[in-house]
Amino acid sequence: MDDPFEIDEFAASPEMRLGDAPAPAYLDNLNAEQRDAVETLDGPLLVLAGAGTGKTRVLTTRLAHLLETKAQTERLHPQQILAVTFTNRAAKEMQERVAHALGRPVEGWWLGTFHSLSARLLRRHAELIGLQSNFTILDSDDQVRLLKQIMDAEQIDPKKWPAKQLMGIIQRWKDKGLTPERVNESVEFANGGAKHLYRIYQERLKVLNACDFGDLLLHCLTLFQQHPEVLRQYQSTFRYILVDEYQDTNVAQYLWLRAMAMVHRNICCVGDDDQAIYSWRGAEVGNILRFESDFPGAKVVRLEQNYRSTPHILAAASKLITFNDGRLGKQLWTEIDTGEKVFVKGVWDGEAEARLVGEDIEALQSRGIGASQMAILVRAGFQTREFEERLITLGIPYRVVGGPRFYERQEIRDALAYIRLVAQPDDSLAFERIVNVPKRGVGKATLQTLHQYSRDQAISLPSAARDLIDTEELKPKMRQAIGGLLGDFKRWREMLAGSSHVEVIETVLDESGYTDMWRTSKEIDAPGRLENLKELVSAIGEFENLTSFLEHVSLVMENEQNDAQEKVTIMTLHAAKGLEFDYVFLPGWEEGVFPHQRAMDESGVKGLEEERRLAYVGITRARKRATILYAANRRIYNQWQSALPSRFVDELPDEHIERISDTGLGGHGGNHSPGAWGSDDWMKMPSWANEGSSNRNPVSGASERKFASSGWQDRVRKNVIDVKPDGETSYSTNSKSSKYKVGDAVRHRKFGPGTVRAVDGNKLEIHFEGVGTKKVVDSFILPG
DNA sequence: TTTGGTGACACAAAG
DNA sequence: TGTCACCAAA
Repeated sequence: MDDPFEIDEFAASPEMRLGDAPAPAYLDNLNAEQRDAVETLDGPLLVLAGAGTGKTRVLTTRLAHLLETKAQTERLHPQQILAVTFTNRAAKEMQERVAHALGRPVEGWWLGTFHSLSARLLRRHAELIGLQSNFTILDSDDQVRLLKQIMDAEQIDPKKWPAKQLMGIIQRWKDKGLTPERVNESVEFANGGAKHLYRIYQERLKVLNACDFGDLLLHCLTLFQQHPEVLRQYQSTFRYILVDEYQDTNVAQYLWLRAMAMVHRNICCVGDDDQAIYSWRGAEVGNILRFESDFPGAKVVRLEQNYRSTPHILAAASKLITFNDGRLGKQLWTEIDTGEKVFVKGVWDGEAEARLVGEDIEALQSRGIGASQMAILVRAGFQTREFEERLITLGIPYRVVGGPRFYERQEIRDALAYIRLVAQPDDSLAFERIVNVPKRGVGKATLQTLHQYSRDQAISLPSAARDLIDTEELKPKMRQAIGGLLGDFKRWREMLAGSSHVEVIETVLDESGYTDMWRTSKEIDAPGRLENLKELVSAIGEFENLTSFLEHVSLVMENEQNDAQEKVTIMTLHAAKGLEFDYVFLPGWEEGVFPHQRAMDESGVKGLEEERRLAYVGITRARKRATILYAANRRIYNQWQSALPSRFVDELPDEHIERISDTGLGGHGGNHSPGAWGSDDWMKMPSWANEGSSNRNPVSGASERKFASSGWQDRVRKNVIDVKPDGETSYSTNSKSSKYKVGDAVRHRKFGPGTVRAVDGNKLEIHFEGVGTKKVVDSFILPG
C-alpha cells in the first residue's frame, strides 16, 4: 500500500478544503510573498525561524496545503511527500497536527526520522548492497561488543584502544558519509589502525546480516551511488520534501536529502542556527548556511515573531545568545507585554536546589496549575536523580523523558535476543547474548571454542554450536546445556508455524527460564522488569511479523506510560528541543556542569558556544516563567565540590532577571555570620559579579588564547574561568581581595575545619583535614 | 572453568 | 554511582 511505485488513482475528499479555514495567526507576520512561499511555493525554501516562532506550524501548514489543495489541483498523492523529523515524537506530533488541520487522518506519506525512513527504504533494496531484507539493527551496545571481539581477534590491547573510543571514531565517519573505502581514500584521516578496524567491522556486520544506526543512512548513500536507477525512482517519486530542524543534519543526512531533492527541488527546510546543539554527533550548521548555494533560486523566509514566551524570557534568551559569534542573527519580538522576569536563584547545594524546585512546584499546584505544564530541564542525565527523590518525597507525580530507552533495558535486550534467534537462526550476536542467560554454565572458555570454530569455518555462532555438540570438542556438560538450548529453539521455530507469534514468544520466555530468572531475582527492580517484558510481549501482537516488530522496537518504541495523569516532566535540555512548557526550571547552572567541562576541554570556544545555544534552547522552552538555579556545592562521585555559578548567569541582562535569595537556606543550619554566605549579599549578586574595576590584565595566557576569537575577553569580565588542557578548572578573580590570609583557620559547611594555604583575590586554597586541598571562593567560608 | 566478589576508575548530549 | 577487569573460591 505504501509503495511509492504503485501509486493508485487518487482523488482528494471534496468536503474538506484548507482554503476555507481562517488564515493561521502565526503566519500574520509574513508579507504576502513570504506567505505564498510558505504555503504554496514550488522550489527550494528555507525557513529561518527563531525559537517559539512556530516553525513546526509552518511545516504543518505547508503539508496540509499539499495534502489538500495540491492533491486536487495537481493530483499529488500523499506517497509523493517525504517529511523528515529528528525524533519519532516529532513525527507523531506532525501526523496529529496535520490530521487536526485537515479534520481527517492522513496516511501513506513518508513521515519519520532519517533512520526510520532509511530503514524502510533499505529493506526494499537490501540485496543490492549485500544484505538480506530482514537485517537486524544493532544498538550501540552490540556495536561495542562486536568491536571488542574484533580487537580481540586482531590482538589489539584494549587498554590502549578502548572499544568505545573506536566506536566513536567510526560513528563520526559514518556521520560524514564515509564508508571504509572513502575513509581510505581521504588523506585527512591518518589513523591507519582505526581505518583497518573499521573495514573489518563493516565486513563482520555484513556477515552477520546487521546494520548499525549509522549504516542505515550510509547504506542508502551507497545504494544511491551504485544503483542510480533506484535513486532515480525515489527522486521522481518524492515531489515534495519537508525537513524539520535542518540545522541539526549531519553530512550523511545532507547528502541523503540532496540526492532525494535533486529532481523536483521542492525541498522546504526549517531551522534555527541558534538552536544547533548536535554538532557532537556530526551535525553541520554549515548545511543551513549553505542552503542558498546548494539550491540556487532558493527563497529564504525569516520568522521573528515569537508567540511563546513573555518579553522578559525572550529578552534574557536573546541577550544570552548574542555572546556567540558568527550567528545569522535575528531579532525576536513578541506582542505579549506582561509577565514575570526570569528568576535566578542561588542555593547551597543540590539538595537545596531540588527542595526549592519542589516548593515552587507545590506553590504552582496550589494555584491550580497542572503539573504537565511544568518541566525540569537538566544538562546531563545524572542530575535527574535528586529531583526524582524530592518529587517522590513530596508525592508529586513526574516522568523522566529520555532515560534509558526501552530497548536499551537489559531485560528487553535479552528478550529481543531470544526473539531474534527464533526469527533468524543464524543471529550470532543474539546467540552470544542469551546462551548463558539465564545461567546455563556456559562461560568464557566454551564461548571461545565456539568463536574459534565459527571463524575457522566461516559460519555463524549458532551453526558452530550445532556442529560442535556432535563432536568431542566440548565438555559433556556444555554439550548438554547448549544442545538443550538449540533443541528448544528448534521446537519454538516449529511452533511458529502453528501459533500466533505472541503465543510463541510467551512460550519462549517461559520455557527458556528467562521470566523465572527475574521472578526469583532479589533485585529491587525485578518486578518492573517483568512489567516491561509483559509490555514487550503485548506489543508484538500489533505487528505482522517479527522483523517489523524488531525494527519498531529498536528504532521507534518509546517507554511512555500513557496514563493521562498530570505529571511534571524531567528531561535533558537536548530532549526538550521543540517542546514548550508554561513553567520551566533550569537547575545546575554551574561552571563545569553547564557549560559542561568536557565541552570546553574538547572543543574550546566551539564547545562553549554550543553550550550557550543549549542554554538558549532551555530558556526559550518557557512560556510564562523560567527559573534558573545554581548550587554553590555539589556532590559528584561521592565527593563534594564547590562550584561557581555558570558564566551564562552573568550573561543574562539584569533588567530582565530577578535574583532571589533562597529563604530555605536559613533553615539549612544555623550559623549566620555577616559577610559570609548566610547574608543575603552573595545570593543577590555574587561578590565577584559586582561591577569590577579592571579586567584588563590577569587573564591567564591559556584562556586568553582560547577565547581570543570569541570576543570573550572584550566583555567586562569579573570572573574568568580558565580552561586548562589538563581538564582542571580554576578561576581567577581580580575585582576583590579576600579578608582571609594564609594560615587562617576557617570552616566550610561540608568540608569542615581547614587552614588557608593560599589566597588569590577572593579565591582561597584551603587544606581541609581528611578531605584534602580545595579551592573555594571566600564567600563560602566561615571564620574558624 | 565458571562464578561472584573486589577495587579502581570514569562519570554528556541521542537515533 | 555504575562498570569493568581481575582474582579467589567452588
